[in-house]
Amino acid sequence: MRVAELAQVAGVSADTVRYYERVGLLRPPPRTASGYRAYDESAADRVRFIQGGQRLGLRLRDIGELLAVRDTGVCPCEPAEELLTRRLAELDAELARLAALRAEMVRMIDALPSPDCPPPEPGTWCPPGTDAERR
Amino acid sequence: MRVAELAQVAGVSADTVRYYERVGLLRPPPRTASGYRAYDESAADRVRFIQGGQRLGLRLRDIGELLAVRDTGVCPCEPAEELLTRRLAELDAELARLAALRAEMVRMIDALPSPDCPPPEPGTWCPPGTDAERR
DNA sequence: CTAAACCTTGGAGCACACTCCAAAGTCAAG
DNA sequence: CTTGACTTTGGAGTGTGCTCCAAGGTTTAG
Repeated sequence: MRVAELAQVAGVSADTVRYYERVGLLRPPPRTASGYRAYDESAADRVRFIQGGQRLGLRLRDIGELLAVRDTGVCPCEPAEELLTRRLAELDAELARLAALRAEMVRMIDALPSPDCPPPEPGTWCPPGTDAERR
Repeated sequence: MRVAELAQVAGVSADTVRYYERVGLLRPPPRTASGYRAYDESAADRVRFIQGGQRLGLRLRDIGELLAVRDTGVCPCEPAEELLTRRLAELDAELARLAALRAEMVRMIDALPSPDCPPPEPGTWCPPGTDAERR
């Protein structure tokens, strides 16, 4: 498998594959006589592992750590569990933040009279949250 | 008001104030004889407007457009309403995405045996969503 | 008068995950 | 043998919103 083929089966670009190698997520594959990268199936698996981690919102750095553990022959379940638990907490915080924001936004949109709102009085205005009580 | 003072009352850094000027969110203020920026109260209001927009997740570019409208003396309510409505849709999409992700993550964490999980079999593994059915 | 604390500028750097480039080499089809 | 599609490399650029820097000028307190 050459780089474009790996990229294709894994659903990323060839540039991305090379990028992953640069940052240490993929180990340098063997090369053909002419210097082309020659991947085997495990590389595709590895890229899919990376994609899976990304879908969960893990950063490449974290995924790299999981891969490093896996490369020692040990199951990365334990660090993965910790990462995922931490990420879940982040996710919950983010969900709460967005939900609060959404509520505020709905209030603001409702409060927007649209016709004949007052000319720019300095100090108070449409966007700021502190303005929601205008109207 | 000099730059640090404006920064202080508005809750940002002096660098940030200068940055806003650079990117066109704050108009260049008058200068003292020695070249120091001299702000009046309206600048603080403007920075607060920016902060308000940011809290809602608007990008500086969007906030700049609102400010540009406001600078013409017209109320930016109408463009604001459009922006906010669009942003609300984004927010809803993001909320849905995160909620789905959260559910998947909980399933994955539950499925993690932690003790004695199998050694790295290539092809299937902890992180990928496609692995949730392992075990 | 001096020292500290401010101010000025243009430009670089950060985080993140790519994405694109030019210049050169390689490979397969026709 | 030529053409076109691939490959290689290091390095630069993208977007977002800052943040920090050096080298110099200004202001203020003691």
